[in-house]
Amino acid sequence: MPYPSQVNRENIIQQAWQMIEEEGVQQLSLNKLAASLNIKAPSLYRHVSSKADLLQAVNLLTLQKLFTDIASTIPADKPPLEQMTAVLHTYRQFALAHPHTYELVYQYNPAARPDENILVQLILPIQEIIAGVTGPDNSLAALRGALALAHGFVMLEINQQLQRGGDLDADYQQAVNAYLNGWQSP
Amino acid sequence: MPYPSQVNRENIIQQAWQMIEEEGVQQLSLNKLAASLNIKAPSLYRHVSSKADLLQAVNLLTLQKLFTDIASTIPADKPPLEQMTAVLHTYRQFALAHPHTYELVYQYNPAARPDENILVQLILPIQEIIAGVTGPDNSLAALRGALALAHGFVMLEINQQLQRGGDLDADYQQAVNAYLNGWQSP
DNA sequence: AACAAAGACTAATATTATTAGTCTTGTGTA
DNA sequence: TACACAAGACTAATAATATTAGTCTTTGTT
Repeated sequence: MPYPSQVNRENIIQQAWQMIEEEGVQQLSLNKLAASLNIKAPSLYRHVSSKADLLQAVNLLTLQKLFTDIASTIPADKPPLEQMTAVLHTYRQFALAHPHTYELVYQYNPAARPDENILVQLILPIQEIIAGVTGPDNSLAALRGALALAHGFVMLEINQQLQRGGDLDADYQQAVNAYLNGWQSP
Repeated sequence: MPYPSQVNRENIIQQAWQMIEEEGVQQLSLNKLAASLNIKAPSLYRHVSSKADLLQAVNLLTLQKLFTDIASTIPADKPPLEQMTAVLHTYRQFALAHPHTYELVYQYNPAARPDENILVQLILPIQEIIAGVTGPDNSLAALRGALALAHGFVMLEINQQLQRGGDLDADYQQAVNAYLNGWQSP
């Protein structure tokens, strides 16, 4: 029965996000995705222009969830240093809770990269916070390093490249403390 | 003309490394790889057991190159802090010079992950150095953070997620300094 | 009432990695 | 020296993949 729309772009993206969340992007084929929506694969192309387009939308969804999470756990009444610590803590928690979808965001695929401007909008509030720690002149550099530290750490964790025992929670906390501390004492 | 071996495993891996280096793993098919060696794709399976097996060997090669590079630029007569700075500098230089092969190492694919024990052997000398900065008790945590910072930074660079201008060389240097500095002053 | 377009479908294609089976050519052993 | 055997190439075939083309039905609009 054509026409009475059985799915829409939003549906498709949500479902794709769920399936990637559960099984990883490698396990997602347009066939499986379509089947789970009770349609056939070619019908997806009425709503998304390509698989890369679909993945880009999925990635945007992931980033929105991530930054919503982060924003909701910033302690507004605490000093910037503590706020930034909370940001980096939540960042890691999110990535570990959603390894498949998180990882997809940073997987090399130019066509699936979310729009630059949207990313900037999401990250600006965090740059504000870190500016309170390092001063405004260094805020961009400090932000970049902080994101790098957090992203790098969780990627190594997710890819199981930190397998030599020890307490990863504690190690992360120590590394974050060292980094933020290092920006304060000249 | 079968038998007189036209290729061997070493050949294949070197060629695959070259092709990935130049065009990225997405552009590498077994067909293209075989053609460039003047054989047909199925013949590859006499030398590698699967594509994942091939990629694992390529990744090992990349890591060996990386750590050889690093080892060769450590200033032996300088204090540990300076040595570690050099390590992280070379790490980034390598990754930026070989984005495709570097990235493949950290791409999610359990089957293509190099052997854990080999990785440990490669990294131990660096842990020695950082132990000179932080003391032996914290050396593992500090090493993890340092790798995370370096890896995270270059991945964001490679994926062009640090596009807001500024001097990335300087930002990286500042972030590294802050991090190492932060481990020294309690 | 007629028509255009939305949205599903089937059928087909090109590219994948991979397997099965065949043929040839060296090599080690009787 | 003869001969089995295995290494290493090949062709042919398969299953899965993303994607395109073309068809048909339903709905909303003129």
